[in-house]
Amino acid sequence: MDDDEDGPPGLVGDFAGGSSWPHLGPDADSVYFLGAGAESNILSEFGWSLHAGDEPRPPHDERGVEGPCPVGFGAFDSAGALPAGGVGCGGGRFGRSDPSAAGGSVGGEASTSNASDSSASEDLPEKSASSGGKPPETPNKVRRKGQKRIRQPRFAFMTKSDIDNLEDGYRWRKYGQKAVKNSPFPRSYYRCTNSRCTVKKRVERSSEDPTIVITTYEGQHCHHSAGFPRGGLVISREAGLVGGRLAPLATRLDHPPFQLPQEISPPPARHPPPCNNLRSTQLPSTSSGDSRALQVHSSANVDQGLLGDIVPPGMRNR
DNA sequence: CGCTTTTGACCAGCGC
DNA sequence: GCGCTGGTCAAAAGCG
Repeated sequence: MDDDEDGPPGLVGDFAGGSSWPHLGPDADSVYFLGAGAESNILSEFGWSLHAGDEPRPPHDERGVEGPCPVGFGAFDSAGALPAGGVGCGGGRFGRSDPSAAGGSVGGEASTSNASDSSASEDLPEKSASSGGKPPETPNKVRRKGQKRIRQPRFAFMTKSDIDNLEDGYRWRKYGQKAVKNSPFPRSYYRCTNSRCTVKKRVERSSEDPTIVITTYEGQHCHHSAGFPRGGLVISREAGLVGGRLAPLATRLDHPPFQLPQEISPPPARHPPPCNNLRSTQLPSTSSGDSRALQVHSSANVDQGLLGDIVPPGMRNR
């Protein structure tokens, strides 16, 4: 319960962890392009604000959250797989450098079409009654027929931490857990406890580096954080983001490559977007299909950008 | 007592 | 069409 979405540690970006979130059409695969400087935009879209290392955020870690070591950040695409490989605080590499390669790349996914604007938000009602073949008894369990699941923009954070749940100021309720293919670690699904908030969070550990926790947030909070009025997230220019709550992790930031130059304040604090009017931040989708292109060069390479260099396949120019 | 977590089952999307 | 996998539901259990 405890973590919130918006601010976890190493921000990776919205990635499609695993394949999931398929339902986006080709277009939906838009990617977030976070170039140096662009990251902040994206974050803003999600309600986060970046502060150049000014005020340190309150150390609220209720449960001793471990200090995450930001490993990476990026947007996911709908098809990408979790950057299982190469993540690591030190390594700095969030994925492979090859854009096409899945590994470290994080793609951005855009929300689907826009959709978001209205109620749809995610298809919460995935369960409306009737569904094909199943008796009406479990109306809720079934998604409206023909209705596609609409995904909201997602961001993933890779954090080096011993604990899975990083505090981010919001309250979460776990609603599911699944075994992850090719990984000994299960993936947990959380939903914001605010009944009107549709933000979801997915937490899993990297199979390659168990010390890395991959947290994926979907949606945008429409309310203020639950308990930490001012919790903030720290972004390491070199490493990525460090959640405010994750702060304790700071202890781990002593890893050579990490520092805490910047801070991100949790979004909701000021003008939380209406729950049913979530905006999807999306970048113009690069072409189609493979948008998983966002790539994050983590730590080591990120000097220039604060979070990492996430570049869509065709947009890389460097 | 209320809320959260656990866990098995179900459904949809995707690839073959 | 079939099987696999991800995502979600919901009842039961656990906890404060």
